[in-house]
Amino acid sequence: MKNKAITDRSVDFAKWYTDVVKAAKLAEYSNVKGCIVFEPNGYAIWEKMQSVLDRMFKETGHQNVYMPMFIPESLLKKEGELIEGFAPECAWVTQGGTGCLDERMAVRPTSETLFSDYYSSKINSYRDLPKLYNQWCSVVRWEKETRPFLRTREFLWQEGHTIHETQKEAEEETIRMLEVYKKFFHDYLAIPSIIGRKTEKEKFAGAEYTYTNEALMYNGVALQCGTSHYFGQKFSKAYNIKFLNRNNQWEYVYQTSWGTTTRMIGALIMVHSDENGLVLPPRIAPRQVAIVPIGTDEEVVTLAKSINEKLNANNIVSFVDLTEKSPGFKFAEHEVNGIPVRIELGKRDIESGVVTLARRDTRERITVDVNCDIVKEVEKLLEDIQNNLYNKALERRDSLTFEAHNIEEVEKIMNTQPGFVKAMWCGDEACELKMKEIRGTKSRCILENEKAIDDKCVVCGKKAKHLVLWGLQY
RNA sequence: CGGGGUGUGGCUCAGUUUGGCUAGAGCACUUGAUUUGGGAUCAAGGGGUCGGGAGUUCGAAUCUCUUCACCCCGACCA
Repeated sequence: MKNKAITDRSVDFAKWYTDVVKAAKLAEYSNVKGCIVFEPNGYAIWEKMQSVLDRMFKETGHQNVYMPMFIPESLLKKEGELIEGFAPECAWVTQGGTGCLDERMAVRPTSETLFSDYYSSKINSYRDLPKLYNQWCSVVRWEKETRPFLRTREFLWQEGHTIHETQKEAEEETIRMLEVYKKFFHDYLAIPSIIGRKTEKEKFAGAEYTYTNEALMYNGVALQCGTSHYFGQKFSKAYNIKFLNRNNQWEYVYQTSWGTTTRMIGALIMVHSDENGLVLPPRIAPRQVAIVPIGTDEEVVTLAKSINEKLNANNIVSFVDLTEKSPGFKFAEHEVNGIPVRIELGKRDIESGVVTLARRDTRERITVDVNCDIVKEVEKLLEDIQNNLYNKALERRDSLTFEAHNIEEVEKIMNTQPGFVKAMWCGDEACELKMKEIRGTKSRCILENEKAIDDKCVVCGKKAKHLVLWGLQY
């Protein structure tokens, strides 16, 4: 049976994307311009992401806090580069109740300023350091064009803000959290992302430097999914975060921040999903197994429930679908929703002593003996699906990663089948801008740990400084 | 911010060019029956100030003006 109106992704990728969002009931457009409603299926993915990341943050010593959502203009302005970067997309509150405010307040676009202001009053001694805080919240950036999960005016995210006694410690923190993101992408989202440093032009407003986690979507466009910034003492000087160091001298703290957003849901769609709807890696799927009894015979339903209990008892999230829909409808629905494994169970199976398992990624069915260790079989299948999705994504990424030695080669790649392009760069912003003229090709990151592929810049031919990963961007 | 497009039951749309009976269809929904191995069938039923405002007219979903919203493609950003 044909799926309901999901566009072919090779024909119109953007349309396909929104079709999947709708078909899988992840989000709905709201009547608030540029904002979406997270529907249960979409929000559940975010909750799962939160729970995994939150655990990883706690394991690396972080604690959660919550800051105000409003930032008085004067506070926001203390550090010059940040306000310059964010002012064009701030939403401002100018009224409270019936009266005008003396000073307008921004709805937070990011919370460096609030954390810095707070820290400045709390830190006295090196003994107070480090402070390793994170907050889960939403932020607002007044975007003009929006797409569900990828760009909305309000989005959910996590922002870590830490302060340290030494530069070394802060720099280590920057890398540590970058690697947490990378690990999360590899182990849970089954996305082989690439990490590296942003160029001066692309770094976060106000940062000394920015590291990024970059993923390649199925259509060859790059998506930035998580950044980690080292601020040095820029904010601590602007916001006066001082401590008495071990030599009894005043010193400014060294600071980091790092964040990732609900955009990751968009990445999951654009990396793994297909014309049959959403595909979710089992380790991030809010519901891993759907059990579909066929018919309403007591024997069938009882067996379905007992399998469900066994799975749940072994930390597999499963459920029995007893809704009054036809089996075919349920098959299609759980498929479009991306549930990794479906168990089909009818009289026919019981008579022949088997249970049918269907996997979402390949849409294959296998039958197992009704007396087998069903928990083990399902665990194995889930593991298989997780690995298969990662390997497929890796293969796709590698097949769309190219090397270029001159600008003509870059043009050719970006104009035929875009992807990641590895090419040398002299470090000059003019050359970066030149690349942007090719369908908006941007530097994704500097690949610090890879060998040079050439000794001259891909654009100007002068001596090259860095190997850079380039790509089109969402 | 430029360019293009769309607003009609919950959803997708027809009807607008050429104003005219009581505004339609499919899907969805409700009830009942029969069904159930890839989006079931039959029957009955509910649901609309045609995005908002102003105007032209005997008469407006349809024409004019105005406004709002959303979508797609570019420039800027997670």
